[in-house]
Amino acid sequence: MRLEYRLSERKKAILNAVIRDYITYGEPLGSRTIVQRHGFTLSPATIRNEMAELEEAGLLLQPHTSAGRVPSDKGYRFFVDHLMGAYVPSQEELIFIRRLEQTSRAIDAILSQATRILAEATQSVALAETPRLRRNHLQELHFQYLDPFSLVLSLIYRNGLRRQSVLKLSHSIYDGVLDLLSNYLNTQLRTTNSLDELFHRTVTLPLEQEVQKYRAIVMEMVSEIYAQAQRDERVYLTGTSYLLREPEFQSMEQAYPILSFLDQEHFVRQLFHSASHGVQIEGTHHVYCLIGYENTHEELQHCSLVATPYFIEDKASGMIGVLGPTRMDYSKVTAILQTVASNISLTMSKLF
Amino acid sequence: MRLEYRLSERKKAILNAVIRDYITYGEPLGSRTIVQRHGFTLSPATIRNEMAELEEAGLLLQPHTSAGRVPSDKGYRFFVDHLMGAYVPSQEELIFIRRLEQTSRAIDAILSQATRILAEATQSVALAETPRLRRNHLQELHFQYLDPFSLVLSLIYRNGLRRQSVLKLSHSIYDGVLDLLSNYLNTQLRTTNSLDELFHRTVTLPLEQEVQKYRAIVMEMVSEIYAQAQRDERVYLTGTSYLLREPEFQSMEQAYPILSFLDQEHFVRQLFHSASHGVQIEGTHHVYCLIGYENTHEELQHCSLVATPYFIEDKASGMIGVLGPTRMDYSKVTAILQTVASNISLTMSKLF
DNA sequence: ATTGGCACTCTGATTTGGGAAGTGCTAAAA
DNA sequence: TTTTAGCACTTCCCAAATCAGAGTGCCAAT
Repeated sequence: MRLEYRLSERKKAILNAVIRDYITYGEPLGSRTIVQRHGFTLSPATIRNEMAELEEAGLLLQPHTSAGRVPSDKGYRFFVDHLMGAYVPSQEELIFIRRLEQTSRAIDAILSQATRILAEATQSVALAETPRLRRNHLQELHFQYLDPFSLVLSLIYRNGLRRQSVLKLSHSIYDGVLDLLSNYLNTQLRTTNSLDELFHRTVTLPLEQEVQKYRAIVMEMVSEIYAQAQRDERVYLTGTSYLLREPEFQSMEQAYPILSFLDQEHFVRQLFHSASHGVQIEGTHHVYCLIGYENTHEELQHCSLVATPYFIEDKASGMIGVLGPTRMDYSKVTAILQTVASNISLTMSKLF
Repeated sequence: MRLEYRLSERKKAILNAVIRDYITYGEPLGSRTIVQRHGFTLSPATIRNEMAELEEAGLLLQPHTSAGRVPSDKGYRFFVDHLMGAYVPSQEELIFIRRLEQTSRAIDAILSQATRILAEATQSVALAETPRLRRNHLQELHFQYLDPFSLVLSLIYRNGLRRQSVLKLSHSIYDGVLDLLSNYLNTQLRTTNSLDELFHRTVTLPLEQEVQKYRAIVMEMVSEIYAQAQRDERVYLTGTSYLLREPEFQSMEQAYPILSFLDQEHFVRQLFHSASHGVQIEGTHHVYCLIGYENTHEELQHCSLVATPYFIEDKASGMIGVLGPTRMDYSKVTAILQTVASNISLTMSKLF
């Protein structure tokens, strides 16, 4: 996906100028404006020639014959890969983001607050997923007898994440059997990476001899654990209205498909999945970027996504990201996203 | 809020015709069209005279001098109170709604699924709040010792609702003390209705003699219980994109304020609160309706809300509703909402 | 290699001139 | 007294016409 072009320094400077101005003003850029605003010691005619070549290379576009130039998706890609520098968040922004640490101390509350902060700081749509309870590396299952029909279940993950909950069963279970089953499941875990695998293996493969007679109970336990995890995997999304302020989404034909897409949680999940196949932004710690046509979902052809995982005890646990028009301020968004994500990681790691 | 007018049967018939047609077609109605479509044995001129009077009464509006008539908010109100009959959902609709019962068995999953069904069935925005854990009538707190720093907490509500969770404390606590504090809190509950009251009382009033020395622990327990409840009170909202299909929200000036409003969870909460102060729709079991200007939030001046509580063991526990343009099909929405709500009540009551 | 000059293109805002739809009013009819 | 036909009038909406502005591409001169 990454683009390699041999561009003269001058072409780079011009491309850079066009993209920066377009991001700022949202209007096609003409040769004269470029010269004036960036103090090139060249005439507009020269710029025009250069821009014509940049267009031939597919980095710029002309909305129509007599309009100025606009960056193409490839142009943005080149910009993100080679031209944009690192943005340094202002003191105010840092203070604003840091409000996260002071607030609530539950994973859900942190993510909910984080998306809110992220959306406001970037004036874009912010999205986050809770830790992938079914996919993350699970280390241990721990059960504690409560009454014949209920257990206290503790899930202990490699990244230190722990979930405790009460597990209700329709079969009664005795303390001795519980130990047996607990041992069995934890043995299974040694060759299994995640709840997902444990669940599918239990459902599809025959059980070992020793627990054969408790088949129904094992099934119910695993299914119930899996269902609980699934329920607790949520998506947080906020800031859709910021999208509607952008000039490119003023008409409903443009805005509708996107809002409709975002209204469907499973699409948003897929989005996070595809994000990790995006191109990593240079100089960042796992910040990924998908620009316009790089999005597999057609509805998002005019959007870009910047996303990054947050870490619990240095293990990637879930993702958080920003969705905006392709004409977004990539540099700023990247920096703010990174800051927010590392704040999440920090705050969450403190929980354990 | 309810309107009492002395209207001749003929005026009612005309008003009825105008509103029904406007709901269906979304365009101002002229006298000629009314006569044709509804087979009145009157000339357009007569209809015109009648409509002029209905306009004087504030029930109809004219967008401009030579346009047809459109219902005013008062017109809709009169329609909802006196004219619209009960809608009987079709077999397909009932089957569609009934899918709710088959799916998951956790409160959150039920509400999430219910909003989805409701939004699709009404082609409008659907919203739901989880049971009001802080406000509902709390009957008993039950603690079970787990380890020095954690307890299993059971909240038992009057409506049969039970929440179990693990409560982590920073103070260690011993079994004996736990009994004492548990007794104390449950005694408090006898003169207290809700978690909300319990929390505020604990924070503001001095503690009784007996538990004075455990002040810090009591504080932490109550705060943590309260915080957990707060976190578990969620709002589900889906179907915003349907709103954007309505002709009245084609332009961003119209749509933006509403979407921006809905993006803020606390506003949606307020919305539910104001809903219960709306007018109850005749012939329904607690279905409330707010039309256009009756909404206290300015952003919703062109929207109507129909909302109803769902019941767990016959106790109202939270609300679910539909938001649409004032030009919504009130009769249909009311019927479907009612069906969905009673399905929720049924499904939830089965959980306990 | 760069630039000034110029003809050309396309957009977007504004104006103009009909229909079309629908009203209110008046006077006649029932 | 109520209803209706007739007619003048209002307003919107659409399409066509016009025009200024912005920007281009290309050519010939520097």
